[in-house]
Amino acid sequence: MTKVIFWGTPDFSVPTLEMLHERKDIELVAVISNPDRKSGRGQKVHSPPVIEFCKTHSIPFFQTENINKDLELIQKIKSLKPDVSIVLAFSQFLSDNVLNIPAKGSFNIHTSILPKYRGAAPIQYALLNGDKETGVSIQKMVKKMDAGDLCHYQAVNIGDNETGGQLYNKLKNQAAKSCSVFLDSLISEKLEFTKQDESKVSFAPTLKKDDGFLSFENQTYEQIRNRIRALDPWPGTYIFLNDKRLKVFKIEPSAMKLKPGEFSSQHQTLNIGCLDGAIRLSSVQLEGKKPTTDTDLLNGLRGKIEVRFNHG
RNA sequence: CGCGGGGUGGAGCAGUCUGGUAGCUCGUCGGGCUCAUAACCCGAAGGUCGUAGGUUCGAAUCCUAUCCCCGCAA
Repeated sequence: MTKVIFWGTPDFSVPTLEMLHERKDIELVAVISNPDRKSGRGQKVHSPPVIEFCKTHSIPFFQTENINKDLELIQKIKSLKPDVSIVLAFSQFLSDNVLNIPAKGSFNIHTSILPKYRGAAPIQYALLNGDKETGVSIQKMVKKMDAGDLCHYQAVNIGDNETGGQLYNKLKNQAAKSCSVFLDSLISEKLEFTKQDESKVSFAPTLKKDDGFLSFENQTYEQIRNRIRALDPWPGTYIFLNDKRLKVFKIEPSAMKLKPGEFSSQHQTLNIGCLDGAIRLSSVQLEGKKPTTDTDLLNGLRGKIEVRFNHG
């Protein structure tokens, strides 16, 4: 039996946790996650999805605001004498003295082909850049973020119209599969490590809400299309219309001739010029309303239309 | 008690403050036009105004309760 500690928080971590739970040669000695937090409409307190899974499957778990300062929990982990830590979307950095507790080391599952896209949003960055493939990497963690030696990777194809949400789900399941293959190698002592090529490092920093604010005058159709699908469903892309937030879900090429940044609502459609043509915002959602087509939206607005391409 | 918007013919909305039997832009169906053509003209069908109760001669509109949808935030 290999004693494993699993670190994770969101739903993304759950399939991998489930895989660990089901493997008979693995003993999940503890799962560690973030504390319960208020979230959602109504601000009710919710447990992280990983914790929900632990509760329904009677898996021992701990929640902490900051593992590096939680000396009590660190002692507890040490007493469990784990063989391996597996970290997937935990959202806290681990200091050396936490990383070094497990006898065989701490490993992180990262959703890009490292050294490309180190950081918090590798899935979205692959789409933002129009990449045709990405993947899952597993690295032996070091103090420097996502810079450890690689011991497993699996490429994953990216569809031309794939959204951030779709790729997220695909990689969520692939992470569990890859982790299982990785564990086979680890348990049979066949792991091989490769150093990352530091000359090829790139970063995928955490996305902010503002990253979803669309600009048109300095972007090509393809760049805008990639941004919309990359940030779908989170954080989502938007412009302002009548001083309200207008989410943009789908675009298509517009036959109208517009200068970059120029707006037109003729022919019952929303059209904006970009660097290499014009874009129709065909599927949108006004703040407080349901998603609709641009035509339906304009029908209801009764001609009162004012767009804003900058933050007020 | 986190903040806020909304539920009206198939769609998106107006009307609600200042009660008096329902309107706009589309869509659908029928007809017309045929160099106004990403169109135009004429006509038609289609609504228990989220639900329940109350006030009133009369409620989409006022009062009470309740269900549902959505944006922010986290």
